[in-house]
Amino acid sequence: MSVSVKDVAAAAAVSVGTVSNVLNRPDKVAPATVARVQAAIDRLGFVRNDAARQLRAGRSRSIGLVVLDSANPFFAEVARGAEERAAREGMAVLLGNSDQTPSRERAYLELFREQRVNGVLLTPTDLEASAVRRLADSGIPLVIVDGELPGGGVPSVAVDDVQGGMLAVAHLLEQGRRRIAYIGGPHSIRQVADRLEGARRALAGVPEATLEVIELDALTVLHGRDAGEEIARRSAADRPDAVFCANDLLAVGVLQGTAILGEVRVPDDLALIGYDDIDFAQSAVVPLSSVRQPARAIGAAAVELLLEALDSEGAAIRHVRFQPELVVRASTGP
Amino acid sequence: MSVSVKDVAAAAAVSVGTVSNVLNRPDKVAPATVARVQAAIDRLGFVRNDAARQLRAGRSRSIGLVVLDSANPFFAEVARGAEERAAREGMAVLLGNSDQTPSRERAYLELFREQRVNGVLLTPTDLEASAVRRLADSGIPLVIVDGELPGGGVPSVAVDDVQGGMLAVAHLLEQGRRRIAYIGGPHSIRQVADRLEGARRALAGVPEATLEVIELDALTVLHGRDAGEEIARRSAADRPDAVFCANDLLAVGVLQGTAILGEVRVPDDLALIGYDDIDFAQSAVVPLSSVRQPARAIGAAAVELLLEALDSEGAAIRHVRFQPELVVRASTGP
DNA sequence: ATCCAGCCGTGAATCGTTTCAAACTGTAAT
DNA sequence: ATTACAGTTTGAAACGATTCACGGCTGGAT
Repeated sequence: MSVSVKDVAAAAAVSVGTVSNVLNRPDKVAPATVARVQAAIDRLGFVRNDAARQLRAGRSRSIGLVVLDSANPFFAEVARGAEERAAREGMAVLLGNSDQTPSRERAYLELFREQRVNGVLLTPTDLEASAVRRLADSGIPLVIVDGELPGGGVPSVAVDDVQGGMLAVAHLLEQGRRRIAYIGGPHSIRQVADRLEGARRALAGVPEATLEVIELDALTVLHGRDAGEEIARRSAADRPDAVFCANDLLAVGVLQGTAILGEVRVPDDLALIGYDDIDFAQSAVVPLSSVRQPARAIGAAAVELLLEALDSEGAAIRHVRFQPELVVRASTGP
Repeated sequence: MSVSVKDVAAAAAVSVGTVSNVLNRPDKVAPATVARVQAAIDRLGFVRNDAARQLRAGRSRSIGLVVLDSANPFFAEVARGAEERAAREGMAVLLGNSDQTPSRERAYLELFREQRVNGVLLTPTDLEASAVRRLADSGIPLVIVDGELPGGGVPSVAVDDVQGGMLAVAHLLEQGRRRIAYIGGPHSIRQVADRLEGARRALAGVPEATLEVIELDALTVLHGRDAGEEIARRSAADRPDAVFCANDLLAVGVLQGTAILGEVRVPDDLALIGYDDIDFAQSAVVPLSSVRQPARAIGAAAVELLLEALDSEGAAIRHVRFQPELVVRASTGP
């Protein structure tokens, strides 16, 4: 059915070993032979069978990536960064979406092991889970994306979420806001918890400022909208004068929720800042202030660390940590 | 290094053939033996090597999917639908992003052939391209997603974009709008051209209505914003009273563009309708009317067709065609 | 002449799983 | 006792690319 090296070898009147050499080390073969084999390859339409190559080589040319939520543009960007970096290495990225569900995460990791992927990039549903630890110990190279495994020993790419939270709230305070609300959740997600911690620290220096924490079940536009409506319905006295959302989807939702009632204006009555700086943030009708994370660079760096781990078996474990960046737009404008 | 069936066989004191049967046809093996082998598998931590299985079976457990733009939420949903359907079959989806570039598309298709994927789901950058035809003839099952290959012979999943265009513009006409603008581009993209054709047909029955066609280079929020600003700057007399955008990203952009100048109000001065009904459409500050495409169902159906093609080699070629659905929200409200 | 070193090319062994004809078991029918 | 038969299990062949020890050849040095 399919054309194999054997067919090519016969057509070019050489041995299979030579065909393989043409494919993998053309410099070891006489130019005339290379040409002849190449011609046969083209003529027969030969395509290398990766399964066989993998079987012999013991590993594949692909990388597994499991993200928390593929519908979130932030993770879409991370995936893109990883994909681009991997492509330069001739590798493909297999994308899995755990939807924050440990069982789905486990299913993907199992699949990736069967596929003998070169390594796995993981945004864990739960950093404490022993499953992650076990995976790390199981011999298949692992890089933690957007987090760091307590206890170390596993390379990771992270952004300083505490710092990001500080930036956001410090900015709100600078704008003269004093009654801050933090909307996010669930707090079991490390990113959510860290950003809150950052908010607390920023507030530490301003005694008269207050922080209200509103915990939601998920970080979606709809959840944000509900929260926004609730805030808009309050009396002016009970209402915060600034809201820091754990991500931009929430912030967009809050924007809508407050707009529906038409009473509360952003930014005059309520300053609003999100997190991630997704493409849509600048496109919102009130352009959204946000804390930018270099999503694409994160993905690329994760692949980079994986490549390092592959090259130098068990060498130094690197941790890359990016700094978040405040992006000020109209939603917190003066 | 890695545990193989041979190791398991030795540990369970059976032959490798029996281990394989336990893995693939447990019913053909005596229950006691199954238990013993299973125990050995668990104890040794055996993980099936997919490369070897593939090599023997001649095909893999994965499906390739190449989309035009993974940053577009519509395609993200399609991918998700495909992924979910494939997962039920124990298959994985390899996602490639062509970014509307034929060369990137080609690179992914080549990769997928090397990986001996079970089949390819493709949103072609160019339906006319002979490369697509060649792929279809090369023995690897192909399903066209969101399109149909002229000349037939390839299963496909499509949505009737002409019908969608008609729905959108007919709705605008019903609202009493007469000076319609269509914003989209490039027209070489089939979807863009078909939606325009639909718009023209809807207008055919209303002689006094006019259609202005504004062609852009890409379907992004930023392109839409520029177009929106341009429209907002016109005098009321030169301005359309309704805009139909080739997708929701554009429509969101137009919404912003017009809002910036503050002169033109949606929907009073300008009715606005988009296409795709992405999640954000209902979340826009002026909730966006749109034409819904069942993105997830499209992805699932594509996998379905692929499975059929795999089961019944060369049986009837099916074409699934979904009907688009008008979703009316405030942006075209009375 | 003889030897050596480089270069090329060879082909059998190998990876781990699946498949399948054949062998083996125990039971039932003759 | 013999045969039939279904239910199990076996073990070797096969999938296709890669690897590597080895042999043939050429040309230059001795």
